Amino acid sequence: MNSISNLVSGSPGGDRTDIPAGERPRTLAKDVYARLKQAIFDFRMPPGQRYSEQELCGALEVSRTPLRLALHILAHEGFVANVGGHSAWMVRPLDLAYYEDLYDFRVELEVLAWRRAASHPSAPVLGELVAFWQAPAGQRPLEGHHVAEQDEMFHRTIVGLFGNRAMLRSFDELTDRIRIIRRLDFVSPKRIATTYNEHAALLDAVRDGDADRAERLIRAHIEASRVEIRRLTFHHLSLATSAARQGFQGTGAGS
Amino acid sequence: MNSISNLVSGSPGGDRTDIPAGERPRTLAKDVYARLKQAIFDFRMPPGQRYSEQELCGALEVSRTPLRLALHILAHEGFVANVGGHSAWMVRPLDLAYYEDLYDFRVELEVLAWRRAASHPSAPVLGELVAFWQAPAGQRPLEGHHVAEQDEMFHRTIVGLFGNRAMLRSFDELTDRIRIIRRLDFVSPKRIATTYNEHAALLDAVRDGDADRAERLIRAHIEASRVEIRRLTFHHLSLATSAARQGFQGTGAGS
DNA sequence: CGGCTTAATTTGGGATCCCAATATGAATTC
DNA sequence: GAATTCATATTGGGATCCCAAATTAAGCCG
Repeated sequence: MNSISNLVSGSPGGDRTDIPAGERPRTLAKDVYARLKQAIFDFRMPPGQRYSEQELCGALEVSRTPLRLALHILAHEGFVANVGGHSAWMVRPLDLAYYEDLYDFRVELEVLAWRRAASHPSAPVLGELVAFWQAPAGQRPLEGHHVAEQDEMFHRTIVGLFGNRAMLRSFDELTDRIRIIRRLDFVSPKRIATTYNEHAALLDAVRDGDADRAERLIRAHIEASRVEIRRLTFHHLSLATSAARQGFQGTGAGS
Repeated sequence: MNSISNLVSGSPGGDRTDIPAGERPRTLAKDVYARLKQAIFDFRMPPGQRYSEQELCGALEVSRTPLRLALHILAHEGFVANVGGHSAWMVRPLDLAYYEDLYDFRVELEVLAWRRAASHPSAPVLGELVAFWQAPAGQRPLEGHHVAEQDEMFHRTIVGLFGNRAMLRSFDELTDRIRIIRRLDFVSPKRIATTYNEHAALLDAVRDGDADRAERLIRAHIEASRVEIRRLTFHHLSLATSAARQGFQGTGAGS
């Protein structure tokens, strides 16, 4: 039992459901790709830690072929890297300066989308967003993971509706990269409540067609998130890296 | 001898790894990736045409392992796709509407970068750009491919200097996707001359610190390119697709 | 002759094997 | 004791093989 033994979380046994008519190419490689990515985002594969293909095969219970496919795509995207020639794979250590860049970019992308949203005359599809984020305080879901998911959806929806496909694709990549630290933002109830309020205000600005106000709000909103993250990250970062350094084996009996 | 026999061309070595320290282990898979991408951009693999892994192996003179690696990355990026379950690989047919989106996005990205550039006080690195694009009319290189390359470099440099790494990465992807049709823009001497003039004007605006003028110019510049492309593409598109439909075998003796 | 079933072939996903390059650690030397 | 050398284990890249699914072509029946 080692540090990555919990990577097997993926498929819970009987996934032999023969698809009747649904288009589901479901390859092992894609599965592995998704699971690895998830493991990275969940800090179950701490940055900096090294993994050989063999041990990853063992942990994920797949052969090398699909694993390598996933690994190479992940590497191409910059999430992992095999440093030297024949060393091993490692999760790219998260570079705080780079996250500043990501947030800067995100601000500009969203400003664009929100300005367009506010300039748009009708926006019927916003109804669902309004329903969720402007719900009475008593009916608001407060569970961290759920809110985080809805938050991602919220921002993505705007970019998708008022940007275009190219912008959305770029935004999705951006979100992917940020996700690993963004999740740390939805832990305290205070932050969650703030998120509800800020989202509600944004929707109001859009409804009023006030692009300038929308821009101001989205800038402030993302900035608040960024500041929060900046603080949390240092905490989590030290935890994760120190845990990785110790091999993460303090949970049970050693080998 | 079939339509893709000319894929064996050497690698032009254009791999841009963004952030990391330049490690270059030169794997076959990366080579194949670059060569396939190049072949796609050069219309040597017409969109819509189907290719089996086997024939690609033959054409590229590699085994399936590195080929599949490259193919899957290309697929992940959306350049190719294997439609049905076990059909074959095909180059994604270029969707004109999507290119409109790409250009829209590009405009916004560049506007951002150029505005920042104009707002920036000093910009010593612009010297090289000035030297090339504001050179006396007699000393301007006019060869299409070369100008296209320099043009790409021109826009990329600005984004790289005045944007940030995240923006640059996104811009690079954007450029990748646009390249296939953008190349068609640098064929007529008139367009090339126009490009020189517009680039020169942009650099002037930046030197004068006039962000508004820079924005107006870059918008017009990209729009002109877009319009030109829009026209050319229809021409080339019909050529490419009809050629692909006929198997592209009119060059020599039939089978 | 046209629509349907079925057999043969092709295709891509995955598993296994081999190998050169590299890292690791023990033995050796100064 | 510290640096160096060298043998060994490990690692990832690539090649080959197998297989289920899917396409295609042939065959059949109405």
